[in-house]
Amino acid sequence: MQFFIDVLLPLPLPRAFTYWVNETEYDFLSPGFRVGVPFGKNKLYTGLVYKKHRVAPQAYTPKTIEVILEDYPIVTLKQFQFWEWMSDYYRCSMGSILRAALPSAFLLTSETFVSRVNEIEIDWDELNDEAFLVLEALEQRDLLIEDIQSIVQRKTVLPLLQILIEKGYVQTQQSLKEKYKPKNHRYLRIHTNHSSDEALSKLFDQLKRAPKQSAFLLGLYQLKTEEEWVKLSLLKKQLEVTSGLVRVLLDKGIIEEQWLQEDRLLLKEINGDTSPVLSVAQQTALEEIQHQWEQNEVVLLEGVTSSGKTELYFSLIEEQLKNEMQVLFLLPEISLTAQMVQRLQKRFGKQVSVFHSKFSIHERVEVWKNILHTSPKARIVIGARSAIFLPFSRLGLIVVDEEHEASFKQFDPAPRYQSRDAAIVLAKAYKCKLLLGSATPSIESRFNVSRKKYGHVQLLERHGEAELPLVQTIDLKEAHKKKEMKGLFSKTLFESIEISLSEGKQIILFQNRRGYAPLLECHSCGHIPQCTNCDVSLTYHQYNQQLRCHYCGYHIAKPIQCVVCSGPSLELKGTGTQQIEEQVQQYFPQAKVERMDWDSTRGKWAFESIIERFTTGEVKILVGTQMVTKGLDFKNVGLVGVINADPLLFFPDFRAHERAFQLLTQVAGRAGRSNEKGKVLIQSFSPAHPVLQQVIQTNYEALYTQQIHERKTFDYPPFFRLIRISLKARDYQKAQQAAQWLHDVLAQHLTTPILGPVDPMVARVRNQYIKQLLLKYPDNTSRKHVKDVLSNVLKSIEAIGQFRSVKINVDVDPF
DNA sequence: AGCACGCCGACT
DNA sequence: GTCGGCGTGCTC
Repeated sequence: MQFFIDVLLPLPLPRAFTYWVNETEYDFLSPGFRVGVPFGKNKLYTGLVYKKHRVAPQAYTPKTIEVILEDYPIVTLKQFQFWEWMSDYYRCSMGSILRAALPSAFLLTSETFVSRVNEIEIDWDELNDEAFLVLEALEQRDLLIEDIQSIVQRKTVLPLLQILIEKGYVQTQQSLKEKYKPKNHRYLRIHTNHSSDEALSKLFDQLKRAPKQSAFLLGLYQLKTEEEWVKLSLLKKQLEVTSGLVRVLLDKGIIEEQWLQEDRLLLKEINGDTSPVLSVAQQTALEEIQHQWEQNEVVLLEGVTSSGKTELYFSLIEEQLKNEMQVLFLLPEISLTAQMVQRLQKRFGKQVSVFHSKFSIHERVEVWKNILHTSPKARIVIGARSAIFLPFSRLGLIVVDEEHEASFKQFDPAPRYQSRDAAIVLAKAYKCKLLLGSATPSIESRFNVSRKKYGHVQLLERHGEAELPLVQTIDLKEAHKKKEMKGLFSKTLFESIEISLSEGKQIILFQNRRGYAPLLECHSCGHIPQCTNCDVSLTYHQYNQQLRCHYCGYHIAKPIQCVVCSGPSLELKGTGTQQIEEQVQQYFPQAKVERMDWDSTRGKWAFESIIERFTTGEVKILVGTQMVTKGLDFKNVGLVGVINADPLLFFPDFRAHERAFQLLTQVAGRAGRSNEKGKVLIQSFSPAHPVLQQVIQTNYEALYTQQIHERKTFDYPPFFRLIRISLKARDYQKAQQAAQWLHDVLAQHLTTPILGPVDPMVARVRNQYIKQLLLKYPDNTSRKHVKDVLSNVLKSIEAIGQFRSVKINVDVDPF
């Protein structure tokens, strides 16, 4: 009898691979088990059992599996079903989903070890220098391929290795290195013999003449929780602890120790934060949400900034916890929303698990396992888009906060999915409730409300005394004409900054960097240095005096003279955050300024520390990109300045106006959050732009009505759906021809419009030319049909030899 | 995705 | 001559 399993590998390959297993393994395994399998010439991969069956393959002899990694499946059937939906809807391989879904510590590939075969005597004289060096190093320890590469200082070492293997001097082994090891911590407590108050005071009496010991004991007593065990590392932070001291107390039987496997999750133990009393408006909204859920799985909560959406979320979460259900809380870019994480942890303590990429691979595995085993430590999971892949079993509620945010969409690599939309599918599968929250809902979501697909609850009052800020536009054209500009600041903005500073208020200056990074331009010939691999200008980075490409990382030192005309004067052009920061320092030297953008928040805690310095008031002026708009709750911001709103308004994308409104509204919301009215100044060359007017009036409905009208007129979502196809090739002609071929063949099979081929904004990246097509099809035509036609056409282009070097990817709902 | 294999131009 | 670049095909 023969037994087989199909294994899903974390590679972008279209199907699973079949392996041989014995009967015992077959009986033991089921879909979702993690296995190590040989794949290709000499590599081991970690994969998942996808199916088991008895059908022997005809065309090849399967290999046998190498190892079973756990004695339980780490992925559930529900997850597989969800992934299958995703694979079909977004036209991506299951393998790429697997790669995105599992924490990387689960997906190890093999490392090739080279070791010395001791039985064989080496004839040292016949060896060349390289072989000599390698064998000499092998006397010390086993080597990895990369070690050998660095020893011989050459990339190609396999021929050399081949010779050594043939001679029998060395052998290679593959091993899957399990990087994940649960970490054990040492815990101490006062020995149970002394746990009564009486015994304890006696103990302190005894130790009167040992001050260090009694101090230690006192610390231990004060730090203990209900379980009485205190982590040694915690003790060490609080008091002076030597291992000798611990040893002595252990020997005396005064304390006892234990090694516990504990989560590395950094939990602040602030418990008992009482449920805040909801305002009347909040209470009404809460009941309304519950009511709407009776008819719709999805409810959109539209709540203006500071209306207290968060308290509503918390009440709903609390209810789920009572039923011992799991809750998924999705946020855009979790690192930017540390405050929300903190609030959740403060309220729900140890029941909260955070899942996100800045955490170590170990932490992510622990969260995964906790959720899988429905551990009480992972009742509430807070995470960014990829958290939808976690192994929930009792999912009762999904909250998608700031549902309009673009970062819920994954662009590259595959799977190119919209996490918010996928969460809706997930909610259906688990028959659980879903709440979308936003102050400025996406046009799609709001449209689904009007189509009665979603419930709708509004919270339009600011909570407490918080007042809406006063928003004004400033006409840059006029300011320039009147020569009232000081650097990038109009007179009005400049004076407002001065006033705010004199009142002791803080200021946020916002600049969307997109397309506006600082460039180095030659004064005489106008030349701007370009990237050699991509069709973009290099941007100037002040801190290391470099010109850098944002697409491929290519960089050069800042040239002293123009590379084209040798002209000596190079001028900095464009407005990046760094330049604003500089000008602020120049004009307001007395105020401490800090910059918050992607560059200044690289490190794990950089973001938090900037926030910290701003919250404490140490920093007076914060200059930043989108980042400053995210879920930060500053109390003392009197003024928000938008340096130039135009790049937002005139960005060539059908979503530009929607985005501009959302972003500006959010930035404006940073002003005057507690009891004083804040001020928002938006500089623009077109202050009469309808979107700016809508922002000033906080008129979301006006924006929605206008956008819906435009979308309908120009066949855009939500009336039409989009699929973007990108073609990449080293040869420009190839890319163009393939794109044209694809266009023509698609046009034969589809009646819906196909736009392109066009060059994207950056038409060459890493020396690859890019062409794009855009499929548009009405929401009511069969999506499946369009996608199936597309899949078939893509299959046929694969068969054309001359286009084989063209890489094609598909982005469904590219947004 | 890797990676081997094979073909080609460019140097010690 | 060999090294390294790149196109092509394959992985159970």
